[in-house]
Amino acid sequence: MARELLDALDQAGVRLTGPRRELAALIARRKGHFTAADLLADAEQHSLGIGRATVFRLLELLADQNLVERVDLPDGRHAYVPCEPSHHHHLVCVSCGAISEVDDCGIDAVTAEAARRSGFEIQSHRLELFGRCPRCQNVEPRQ
Amino acid sequence: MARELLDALDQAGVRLTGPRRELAALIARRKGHFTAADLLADAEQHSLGIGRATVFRLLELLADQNLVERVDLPDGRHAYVPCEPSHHHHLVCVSCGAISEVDDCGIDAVTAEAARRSGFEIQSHRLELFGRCPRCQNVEPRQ
DNA sequence: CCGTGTATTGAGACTTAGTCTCAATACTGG
DNA sequence: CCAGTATTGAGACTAAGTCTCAATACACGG
Repeated sequence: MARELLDALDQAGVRLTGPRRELAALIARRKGHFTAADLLADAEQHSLGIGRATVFRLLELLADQNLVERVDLPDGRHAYVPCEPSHHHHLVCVSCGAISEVDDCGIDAVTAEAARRSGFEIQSHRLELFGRCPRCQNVEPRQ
Repeated sequence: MARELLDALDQAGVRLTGPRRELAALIARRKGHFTAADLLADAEQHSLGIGRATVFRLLELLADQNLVERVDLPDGRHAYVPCEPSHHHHLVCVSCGAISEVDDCGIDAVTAEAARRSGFEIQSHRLELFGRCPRCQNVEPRQ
């Protein structure tokens, strides 16, 4: 998984540096979403001596490559999710932070309808679904 | 329009103070979305002597009442949109910032399908559509 | 395999967004 | 009109993110 990130970076024509390899490994071993601060904390915990700027720079690179997507949590925080480069949406578990990807399943019809009604020329959209994953439902059913 | 905001605040059982009236008026005369910083700048321009904390506190109140909704712009900034308290979504014009509201038009089917596929129990969702409003399309067609 | 040019780096200053505290003020119900 | 309490502004504080710059380290050509 870290491999994929690095391959894609290589493809994008940027240098494969030490810090980038290390951060890619940290991202790869994360489950679910994480914030820039999480990643920074990981790096510090492993005493990698990676600067804050470098973390933000890599996340921006990965986001440009669609290898990571920005998600806005309901509480307003920004998080990142490693994901497939194709267009899709995310289901975020509000209990444990797990992420599940869903593909379009009909949203295009919704945007087309909205465009028709409003006269807007729609360029992009963002759909985020929040709820509880199957695992968390079992742990603490219907709460 | 400022009236509606103030009535709703009254309804919510909070005091109708000077700063709240003034901010409500400023919000009412805004077109489209605005950030907390915009509102703060408005207040300063009119020499209202309203503190930063007060602005954030009012926005939080209005958001609790669903009189204003938080929108996350594509560039990651947070903005607010005055709107109807019922559930709906926003179309944001990326050129001029104009906002248009759209009601559900089929999104529930999409979330139900996503829930079925993933096993998640979906609690809430957020859909934001970005594009160009009819007016901006005329000014600078198909760019 | 080595030197060189350039992308990338870390440190830390800086900016912006938002929260918190606290004493002073001003609503509102009686 | 008064008292009690919600709300206020100021400003310290924290967190998030950006920017600059000199030092470093990749990767390409020889």
